[in-house]
Amino acid sequence: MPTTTAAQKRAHAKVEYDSFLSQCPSRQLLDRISDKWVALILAALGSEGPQRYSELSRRLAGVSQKMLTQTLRSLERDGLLTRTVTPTVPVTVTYELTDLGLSLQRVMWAVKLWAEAHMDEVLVNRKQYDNRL
Amino acid sequence: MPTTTAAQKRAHAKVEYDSFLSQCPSRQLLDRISDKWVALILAALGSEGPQRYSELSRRLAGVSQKMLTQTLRSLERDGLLTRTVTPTVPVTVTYELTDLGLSLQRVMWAVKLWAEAHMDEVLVNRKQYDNRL
DNA sequence: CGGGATCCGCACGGATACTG
DNA sequence: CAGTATCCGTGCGGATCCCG
Repeated sequence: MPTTTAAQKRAHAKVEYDSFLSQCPSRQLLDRISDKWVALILAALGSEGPQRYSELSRRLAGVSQKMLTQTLRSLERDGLLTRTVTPTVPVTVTYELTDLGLSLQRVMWAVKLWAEAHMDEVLVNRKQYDNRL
Repeated sequence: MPTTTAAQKRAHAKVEYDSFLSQCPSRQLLDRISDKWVALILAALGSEGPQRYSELSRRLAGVSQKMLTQTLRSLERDGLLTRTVTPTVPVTVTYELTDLGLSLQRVMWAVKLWAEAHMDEVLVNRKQYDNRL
């Protein structure tokens, strides 16, 4: 970076205007679960138990391996899942939810249930809104 | 690569590898709540009742008016909140959660509680993970 | 006051190639 | 098999100006 410009200003602005919100735990948690693959990984591991890398990549069809690896790493870092390497040949890697990860998965499950119960209602609302333009 | 490029290939790929997941209601709902301002607006309107545009923009300090307006519009479109214009001078606009919006807010509240209960545990896990590099 | 319209940077995520 | 490294397009979101 040659000339220190926008990044600094934003970083500076953030601490002044966002001070009380950035301290809020719900804010930090949002950044975690708002990643669209997080909820999917949680759901996959929560409903089907421990799984290997290749199983997950097949289950979450459409995810690039970059995103899958990146998301798994951050979840491991947060202690929501464990990564176990078995030195077979070729190597076998298994991912499994921790107790902490399981507790979050249960909360997210309620959100999933809400979606299944109300999503069609939302869809109807959208059509109505779009038609009265 | 001048002719027929990436957008097409991706659009094509999407329908074949993502077919069953895109049908899943939880997937569509994710796109809604994964917007970081959605949860904040829900929380603000849920805990403090109906509020004006300027009140919301102050409460969610740091949000640009573009994002605030855009998010409010999409929530109104989905029937999660109502937008009421009172022809005073200058004009007064009030936003209020619908019953549907309230029901989602209650589910999101559980997520917020989880965050407040476990976020420090997550923070400890992160430090441990970072230290053993 | 409560927006709409426009311009634009950059960071997020996809695609590809290579490795132990 | 389970990644790492790299390049690169684009779309999200911030900044700015203007309007009823």
